Amino acid sequence: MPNENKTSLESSRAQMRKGLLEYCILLVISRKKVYASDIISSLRTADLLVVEGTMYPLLSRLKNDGLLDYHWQESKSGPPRKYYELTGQGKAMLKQLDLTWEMLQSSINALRTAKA
Amino acid sequence: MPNENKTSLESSRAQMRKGLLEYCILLVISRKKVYASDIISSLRTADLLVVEGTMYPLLSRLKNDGLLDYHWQESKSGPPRKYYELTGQGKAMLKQLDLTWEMLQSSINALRTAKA
DNA sequence: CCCACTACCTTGCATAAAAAGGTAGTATGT
DNA sequence: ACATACTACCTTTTTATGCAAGGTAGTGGG
Repeated sequence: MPNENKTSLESSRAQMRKGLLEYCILLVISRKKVYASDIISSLRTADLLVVEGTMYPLLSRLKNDGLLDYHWQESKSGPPRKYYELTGQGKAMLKQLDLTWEMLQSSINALRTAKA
Repeated sequence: MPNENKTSLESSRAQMRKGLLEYCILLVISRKKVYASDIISSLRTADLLVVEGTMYPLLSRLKNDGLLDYHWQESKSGPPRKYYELTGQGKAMLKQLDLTWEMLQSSINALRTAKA
């Protein structure tokens, strides 16, 4: 079996993205009010693939944790949408995750350069 | 409940680290031959907490995927150790993950600066 | 009035990390 | 030479979570 590697690589990549998903969602929402499909396409643009079955439960969880809030808004075409925004807690959380992200980056980049 | 946030934050942080674990382990092994405890303490230094129950199964999986190989080596004090090193496939994989990491960094940093 | 489209949500499955528990070889102190 | 402590390896069980798939409902066009 020459290339069982491909599977392994893809799953590792997926894992890397997965871990950062929640952070990215908060980032996208922090920029402006958005609804689920907006978030999905923003993340797609950033090469972070997400599907509905992932997004909706995650948004609900963040809402229940008090990090997000939403309000319904009519659409010009189609059913009404849930527009999300960050709560105060959500903003505080995002700040913490920003710090975590910066630390992670420097930790890992340190490991990488130590290699060479 | 004022600070249910802490839990949520810790779990988000853990998730971020988790996703990058496999990549970090390969990075550490690529630098020199190491055994499990070496890897754990290297990662601890880099603020990436890992426990044995996570490390051993993961090393086995990477070995089974053909990314790692090991050989036994006596210790001056205590039982013999399994020293791991990257296989050719492992090195190729690491290169790919390096690319993935770079892309991820720029994607996320793009999202972040777009915020400001 | 029906069909297509969009948006929301839920259920069941697979994966994987973490917690906890277990085995065994080596050294140390008496 | 025996008991204790320590180190290293490994396995089992629990829990979390992303994803695939399936399901409901409101809106507008033909």
